[in-house]
Amino acid sequence: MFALVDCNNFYASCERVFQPRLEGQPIVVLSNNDGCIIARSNEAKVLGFRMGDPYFQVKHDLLASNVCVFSSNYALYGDMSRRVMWYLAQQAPEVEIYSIDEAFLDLHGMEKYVAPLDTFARTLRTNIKKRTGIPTCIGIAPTKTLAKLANRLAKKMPDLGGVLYLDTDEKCQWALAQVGVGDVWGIGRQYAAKLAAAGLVTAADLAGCSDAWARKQLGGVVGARLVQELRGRVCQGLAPSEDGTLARQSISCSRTFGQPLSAFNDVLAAVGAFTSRAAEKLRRQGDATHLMTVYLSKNRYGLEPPPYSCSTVLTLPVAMSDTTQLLRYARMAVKKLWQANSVYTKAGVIFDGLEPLGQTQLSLFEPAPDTGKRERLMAELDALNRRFGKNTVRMATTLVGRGKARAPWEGKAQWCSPAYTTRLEDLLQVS
DNA sequence: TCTGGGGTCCTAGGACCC
DNA sequence: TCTGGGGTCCTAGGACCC
Repeated sequence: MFALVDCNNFYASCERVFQPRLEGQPIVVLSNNDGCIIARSNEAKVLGFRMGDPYFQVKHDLLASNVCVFSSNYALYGDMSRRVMWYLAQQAPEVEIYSIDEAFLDLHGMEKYVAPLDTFARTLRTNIKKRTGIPTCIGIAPTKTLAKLANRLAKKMPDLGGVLYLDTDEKCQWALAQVGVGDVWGIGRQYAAKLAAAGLVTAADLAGCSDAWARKQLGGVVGARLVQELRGRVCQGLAPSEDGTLARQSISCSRTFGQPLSAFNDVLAAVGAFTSRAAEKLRRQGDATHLMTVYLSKNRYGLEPPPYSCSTVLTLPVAMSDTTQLLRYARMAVKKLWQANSVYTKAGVIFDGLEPLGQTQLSLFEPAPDTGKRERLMAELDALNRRFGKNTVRMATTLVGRGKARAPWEGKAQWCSPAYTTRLEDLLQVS
């Protein structure tokens, strides 16, 4: 059996933990740059605010409905997530952290020790709430896809008390009939439209279609697996990892600028900052990269025709993880992509072709005798930034001007709550 | 004025190799 | 005239997830 533990309205719940007066109030959380709505409390959902709504379009409605608006506060959400995940890891032998607010547990063999599983899940829920303040729902079923589906029903049907255990075929059949085909894990907008056209309405209908048909219509083997999993046949286990954290195959950092930029040095500073950030993530994962993609984007919403973005892929002579080295290539990439008289709104950096640091192959043509020195320097830099806060030490290229509080590419975050759990100055004060 | 960010997997086609 | 078969690697594009 697999369990899916999913935090309810996670970002909104995190804000509520530190401002209990928000309980029962509609809340929305905005994306980077206060661009669009990316999270909502139930109350805000009922009011009709949708995922992805641009803030400037719904600003007045939010105000009129008295909705609490927050900028996203990843320092807070990330830390709360770690607390929830840490607790889960204590309670089950195998945990896969699937996203910031969801985890799969492998419960095979646990029936003997904690039976029945739904009682176990209820205790888990209660304890997570008690320890972190975060409400959750839990679905348990023979496959991950069915556990997802069970979780969805546990959320939707308050009578279930936040837990649904699909332990028999009958229950599975019942659950499949309750869920629309578009709400199945792995069925997005395009596939949902296709399925509707073919007359398939519920998850049960989808579970009943042939493998060949699923394979043909739903993206090959992925579709076939999906249907199998709905029927209860396990096609995917937990993703392997040492500590529940997935090792990424690509690492990226991108941002929409706070304002459109047309000066080369401003864009270069942005790309440099994103490169540094991505390199930190790379080293934290213990990897080095072979392939670096840099892209620059223009406004997609104006009158100008596409293309809206241009990119370049650099094949690095050796796998590297050193910020100073990577910044050199970032500069080359921006130079290559740069078009004078263009106005850019966004940029990004992607690292692919990752391999473990320290076990990188030496290039025949570019020996790197000082690799050890570089690695030590980067380790020091990461340690300083961990200890004293992000960007305490950084590369000069990522700065523009002098003494400016904010770089021109940095976005707005007008309604950011304090980093209660990760910054001493932001500790909650009780008076 | 203002429209997010970070991932995954699969397929198909072309270049190239033996 | 005849015009293989099997494999890899790379890229682009398309779908999906949170």
